[in-house]
Amino acid sequence: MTVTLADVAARAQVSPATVSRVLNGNYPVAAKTRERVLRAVDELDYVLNGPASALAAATSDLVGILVNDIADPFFGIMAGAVQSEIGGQPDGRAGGERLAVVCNTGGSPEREITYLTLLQRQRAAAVVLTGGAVENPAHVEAVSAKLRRLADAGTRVVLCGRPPVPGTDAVAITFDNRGGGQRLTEHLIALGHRRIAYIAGPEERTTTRHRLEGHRDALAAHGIEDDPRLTVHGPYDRRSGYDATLELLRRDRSLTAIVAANDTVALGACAALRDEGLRIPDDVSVAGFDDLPFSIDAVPALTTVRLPLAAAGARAGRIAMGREERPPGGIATVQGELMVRGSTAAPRG
Amino acid sequence: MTVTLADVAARAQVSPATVSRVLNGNYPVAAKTRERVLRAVDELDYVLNGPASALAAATSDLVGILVNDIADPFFGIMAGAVQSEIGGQPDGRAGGERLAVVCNTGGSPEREITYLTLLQRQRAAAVVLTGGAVENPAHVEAVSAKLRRLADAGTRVVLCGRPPVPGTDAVAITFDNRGGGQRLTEHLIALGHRRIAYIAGPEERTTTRHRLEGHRDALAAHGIEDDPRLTVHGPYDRRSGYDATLELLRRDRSLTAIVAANDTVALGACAALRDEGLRIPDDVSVAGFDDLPFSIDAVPALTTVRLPLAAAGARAGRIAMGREERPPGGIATVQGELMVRGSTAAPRG
DNA sequence: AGCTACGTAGCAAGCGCTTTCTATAGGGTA
DNA sequence: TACCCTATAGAAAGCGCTTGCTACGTAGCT
Repeated sequence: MTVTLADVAARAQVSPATVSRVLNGNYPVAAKTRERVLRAVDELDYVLNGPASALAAATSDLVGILVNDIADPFFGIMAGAVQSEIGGQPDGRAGGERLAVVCNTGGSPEREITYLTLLQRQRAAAVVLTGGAVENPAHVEAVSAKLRRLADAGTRVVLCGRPPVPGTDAVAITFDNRGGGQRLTEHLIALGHRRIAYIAGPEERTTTRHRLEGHRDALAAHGIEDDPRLTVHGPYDRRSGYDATLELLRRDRSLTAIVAANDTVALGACAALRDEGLRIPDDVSVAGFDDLPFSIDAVPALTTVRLPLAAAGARAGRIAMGREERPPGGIATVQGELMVRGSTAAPRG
Repeated sequence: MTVTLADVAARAQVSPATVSRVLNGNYPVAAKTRERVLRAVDELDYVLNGPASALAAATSDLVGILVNDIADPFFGIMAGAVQSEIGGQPDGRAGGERLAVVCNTGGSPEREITYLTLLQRQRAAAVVLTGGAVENPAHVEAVSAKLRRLADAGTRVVLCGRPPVPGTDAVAITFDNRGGGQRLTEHLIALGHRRIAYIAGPEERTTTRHRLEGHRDALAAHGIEDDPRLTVHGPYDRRSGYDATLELLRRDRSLTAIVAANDTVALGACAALRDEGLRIPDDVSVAGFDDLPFSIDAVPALTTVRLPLAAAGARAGRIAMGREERPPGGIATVQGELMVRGSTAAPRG
């Protein structure tokens, strides 16, 4: 029923081996023969059987990308960049299209492990893990073990925007969340703010912790007491920013600035402030993190830390394809750039 | 080196056939035996070889999702929804995890075909195509042929937010872009606007055309002349909205409203208007389409047409998994809901 | 002319799994 | 007790492809 290599071979009057070689483009085949084969392929509308190739050759052209939430541009941008780099041969030759398998973990450790197993089952050529990691020791160990097995099986593993995993030699491209957080808060301090609230991400995650630590570093460096009542944790979404802001305002109406875990949360914070009749930045300054595309369109435009998501994703993709060398020590830290815009200003005298 | 079914069989003192049956959970296996096998699997840390299974069973657990741009939440939301529905068995039993292969076409017809071929090669269990289609006849025919082949090979094909493809019986869940566009413009007309500019999407695409037709229908229905100088085409991005707005203003400073092809474009339009010193909605009203999450956070909040992206994606996913019946006629049209917000108001008397 | 060597093509052995068909052991029934 | 049926396990034949090795012809060389 379905056309197989053998059918093509018969039609082209060659052996299956030859057809395979024409299709894979390694091994010399005489021009005439190749042409005959290609014509047969065309006439029969033949499409290689991927699983069969993968089995025989013990390789696959699937690349896994783990993300927390595919609907979030933060991950979408990285995933898109990874994907744009995984085509083509490792050595730069054309052909060898690879397919990106995007896995939505929703931030769940269990699903992360499940997906890694599924990718292992598919004998994925490479796996890119994006987003922060959960800091639960049991989970860290589970991930570490999985990544080790994947690497053993020949799958290249790259971490993008994620700290290195101990016990593995997976390449890690990490964002300097701590430094970014620090610069952001320092910017606010320089403007004269002293009562700075912080809406953090979910607890037990590296990204959350690093950004928050940066914030606290800045406060400490300037001798500002870190009032625990001015920090609230929540998920990385708009709603969280909205609710947290209301809560913060309830706790201390005298705050003059709010730093949010990311831009999405910051947008929620802005909405809450407006609903409370507070002006930005006149009454309260707001800052985000990531510099997602929409951040510049907020009114006023959001002060934030720009993360080179596309560049990092592209690099991760290239490393995953063996098209770029692993950075020294297997870890590359990428800096964020402070983008000062209209949402932050000096507090009212 | 890598553990195989045979290794597990040896360790559990059973035949490979039995191990396979335990793992696949069809066919009766005595509880004791099953347990022994499962223990061996665990001890050896065995993971099934996906390609081998796929080859032997002539099925795969890959589901393809074609999107224009994975970094765009419009597609991210749909892809995420599809993905959330493809797990589990067709009949509802647990297990049978499926992997989502997300393919970024970038709106290019060639890449669309390339990806469909790649998915055909993988013998994907199902394919979901999202986003509008290019209206070039040659391409339509090429897609139609591909989809037919896929269907022949047993791949279920579902279109999500995309018109039916002639010559195939792929299920289509389409958005009523025309009706949405019409209601939007009617809303502006009802507010008293007469000089309404339109920033359309790229030409030759169904979505673009349908939305624009809705707009024109509304104008015509109210006897308003459709001034061709008030329509500009461009890609579905912010930049396009910005540039187009500047161009429209240059052509006719007296316009009182701008309808954008989608929310992202609308945001760009807003930015351009602000830069030109025009107030929204006092000087110019602005409306978008899609109601992406950020639209409500625009200032003023964006009037737009809400598309149930997540619901549509989920439904597409279920149909692709055979977990929901195909709608009558194989086509389901989903309505958009007009969301009137602050960015539109009556023109200045 | 005789030999080497290279350029091509074919043979055949798997890759690791699924599944049909067959075999065997109990248990139930007459 | 003899027989049949059911429940469960195994044997073995592929699934469609890749690739190491072998075979062959011809061109280049002495």
